[in-house]
Amino acid sequence: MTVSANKKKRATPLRAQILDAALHLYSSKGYFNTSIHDIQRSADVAMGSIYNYFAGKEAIARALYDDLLAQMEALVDDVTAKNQGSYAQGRAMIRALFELTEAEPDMVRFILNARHREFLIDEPGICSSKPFEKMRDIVINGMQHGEVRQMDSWLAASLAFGPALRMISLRLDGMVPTALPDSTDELWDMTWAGIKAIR
Amino acid sequence: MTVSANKKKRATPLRAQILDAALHLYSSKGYFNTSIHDIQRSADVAMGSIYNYFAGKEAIARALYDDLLAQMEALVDDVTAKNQGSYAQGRAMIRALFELTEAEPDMVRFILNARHREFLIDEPGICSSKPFEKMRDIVINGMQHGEVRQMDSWLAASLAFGPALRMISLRLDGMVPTALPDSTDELWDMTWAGIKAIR
DNA sequence: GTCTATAAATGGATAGAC
DNA sequence: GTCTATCCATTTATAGAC
Repeated sequence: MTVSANKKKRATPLRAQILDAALHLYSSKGYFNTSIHDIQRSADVAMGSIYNYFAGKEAIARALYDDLLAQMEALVDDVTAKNQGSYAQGRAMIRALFELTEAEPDMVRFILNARHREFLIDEPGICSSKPFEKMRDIVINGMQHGEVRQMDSWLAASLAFGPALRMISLRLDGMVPTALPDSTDELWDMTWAGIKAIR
Repeated sequence: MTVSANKKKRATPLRAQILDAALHLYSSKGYFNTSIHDIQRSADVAMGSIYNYFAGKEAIARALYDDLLAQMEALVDDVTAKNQGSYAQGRAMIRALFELTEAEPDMVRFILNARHREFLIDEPGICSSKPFEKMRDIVINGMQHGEVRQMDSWLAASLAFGPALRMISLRLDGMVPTALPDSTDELWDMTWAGIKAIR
């Protein structure tokens, strides 16, 4: 057990410090209203350290984007593994997103509510990202198994997750005063009533 | 009929020219990636003219915002006047929004898909704007008349319009290849199945 | 690796001629 | 009212000491 074995553990607290500060600032004021100097001050590090860990302002945003999207994908994978069928998976997915919104509003704001294409050059758009594809797959599977009515997959995904995503947006904007997770079942049952296969 | 009677008609073509160019640039590249110089070039007017009609870059965005929101409000009023009941009004509303998305994508992008609070200082957020309130009223009225199931009004609005708004977003991002209006009835019938009162 | 001080560039806004 | 040329502040990024 050498000293270098600890390298990964302590690694770079500064890097995480910078990312934390950047996420909070980007989420609250927006990417363009946040100067690299704001991040520097908020993270309580020096200018030089920022450029030691990141190529620049955009690179910080990209690192956040990749990191948070990976976390989100892990969440989707967890939900689909632990639940069977579209109905259960969809509900669990929405509950997880609602809980994440309450626990980590900055993260959800950055992932769901930001216009990444404005600051991450040639980013294909978040809807074609892995976690979003996998959410769509939940509904597509439901169609293949006869659980969900046959329709265009984009339409199906919009019907299934549009209401929940809208609630998250409204909650983050301060319009909805109550915690989201409480309304999961009510929302999902009504959503499901619209898309379930008629038999 | 004096010459000054024509003042309103001709008025200021430059002003409209500037607004048009700004809307297109703001919608395609985003507000912050658009310099006042970009607008000047694109509108083919001089710097001085811009500052003759507007106080600055933000004022242009605010003028657009107010103008487009008023148009949108007129649209909502028209739909509610010409249709009776939540079911018909909701469907007509969504069809109108879908048609608007195809006809004026820049407008819809600017109104629905931009984060105004990042560049319009102390703007209360678009969800508390008149047209959005009136859309919510459509559903609230439905609840009062027993057409729509009783629930929180934000939840009801999200269930009613969340799927449609999501489809618009996906369409504007180039994910949905087909024109939206075609899927109006299919979308609305499934949406309605979820929120209609059980009797 | 971390810091401060500074360079280089961008872009919003203005001055003043016509 | 419209134009060009210019100013000035902000901000990204770097140089070089420690």
